[in-house]
Amino acid sequence: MKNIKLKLARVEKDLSQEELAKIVGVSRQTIGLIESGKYNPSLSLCVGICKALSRTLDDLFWEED
Amino acid sequence: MKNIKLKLARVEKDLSQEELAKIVGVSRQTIGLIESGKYNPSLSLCVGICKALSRTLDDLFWEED
DNA sequence: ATAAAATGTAATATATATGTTGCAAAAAGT
DNA sequence: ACTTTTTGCAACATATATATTACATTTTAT
Repeated sequence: MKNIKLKLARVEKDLSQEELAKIVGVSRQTIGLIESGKYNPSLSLCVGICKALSRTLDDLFWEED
Repeated sequence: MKNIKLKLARVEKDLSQEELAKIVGVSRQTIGLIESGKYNPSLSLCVGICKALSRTLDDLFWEED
C-alpha cells in the first residue's frame, strides 16, 4: 500500500523526492518506490527518513490495524 | 548496537528466540542477529515482530539521539 | 553432575532491496 | 505554449537480508 504519510511529511518540508534522497543518502528511485509502496525498506533507511523529516517511526511507518 | 528493548519485550512475553521466530515466520537466527544488532531488518519484519510482542515500532526500534 | 533447552556462530545459497542509467510522462513555473 | 522540475518506469548490476544446516557454547532444569 502507498505510504501517504511519508509523502505528506516530505511535501510539508518542501522537499522533492530527489532532495530527500540526497539528505538520506539514497537514490531518488528508492524514495519513490517506498512512497508508492513497492519496496520494503530497511530499518536503518526508515530511521534515516524519519530523522530527515523530524518524525518518528510510528509517525511515518506504523499503521494501526 | 544491540537491541535490548526487543530482547526485554520478548522475555517479558516468555518467548524464546525460536518461538518468536516461528510466530513471525522467520528463522531463529534472524531474530538472534537482530537482537545482537548484526542485522538491519526490513520494515515488514520489524512490524511483524512488534505485532507479535504487542508493541509499536517506536517501542522497539526507535532511539532518541 | 547431568541432561535439555536456548543461544551464538559459521558456511553456503537465494531472494530482494538498492544503485545506476536512461527515457517518458506529468506537474509546476514563466 | 514553452521550459524546467518532478515523478514514474524499465533493465541490468550489486550488496545484503534471510534461509538452511550444522555444530559449539551457554543457560536452565532435574
